[in-house]
Amino acid sequence: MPGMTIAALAREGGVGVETVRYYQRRGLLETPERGGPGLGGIRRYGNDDVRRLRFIRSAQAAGFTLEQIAELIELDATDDRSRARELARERLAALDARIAELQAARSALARLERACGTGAAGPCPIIEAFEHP
Amino acid sequence: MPGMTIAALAREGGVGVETVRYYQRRGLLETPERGGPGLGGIRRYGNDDVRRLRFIRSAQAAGFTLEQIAELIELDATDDRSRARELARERLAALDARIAELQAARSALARLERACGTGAAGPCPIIEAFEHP
DNA sequence: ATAGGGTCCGTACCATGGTACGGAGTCAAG
DNA sequence: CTTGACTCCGTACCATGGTACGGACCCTAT
Repeated sequence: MPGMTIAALAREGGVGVETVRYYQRRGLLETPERGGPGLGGIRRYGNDDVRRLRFIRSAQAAGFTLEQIAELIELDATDDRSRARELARERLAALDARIAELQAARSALARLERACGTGAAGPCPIIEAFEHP
Repeated sequence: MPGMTIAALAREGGVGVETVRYYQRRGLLETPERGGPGLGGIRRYGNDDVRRLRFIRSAQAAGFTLEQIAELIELDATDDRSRARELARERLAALDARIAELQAARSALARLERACGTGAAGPCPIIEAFEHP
């Protein structure tokens, strides 16, 4: 299906057209040649572009910055295994730390919700709820 | 110990002096009166300021924006239980979603690390590792 | 062949959460 | 009573990740 417009690509990736263009500017997505008669037609996108766009979103969800994602995409092409592992391990450690942090925050929030949940009009001390993690 | 300087407060909170000032500007921390002779002395901070600063950092770790944190601090003073619960519940749901997302990302990364970990010089397909979560 | 909707591109603007700068004032120690 | 470190304050700047705008061009359907 090498014939999607940029709008279709964006839709597939769950982002806006402007975001796709932004990723192109950042070197995260390729900018295909224009097609069509007279030259000066419209750029067309295919499945690889969709895969790449989705990858960007996943990697972003994993906490990689766009700059790091650009590097990952490079690596994907060049097969530098050790660098890839290194990045993966770093992120894995950061991710574990972050997950732990979010879980601590989760329990503080749960405590808060419980404290402010009893019908009475007591204090419901928001700041305190975060105090003894 | 109502006599910390802004630098001491910042140190206690694990942030920089400029960050403390920024929080003051945003209304997250109070700006105490100047003390000292002649008026025009130095502002002094106490334990409540430290607690508040630490709360800001914790709430931030929980994913609240500074604007929301400002609201939480208001609420802490006014005892609006239902609004507090509402915010807590919203954030709790967002947090659970985010934790799940990070855990999915974690498993993709672990997969990637494994794939690129075997000594051989095969493909080590970074993009693919995120493909089937 | 003309209208509409989409594309292309450069450039500008935005929100968030800070960080830096520079000049004037303050304070404690020597 | 001066030196050096710190404070105060306004204003400017920064990085990240977009989002918006506007004029020109293209493409399809009527």
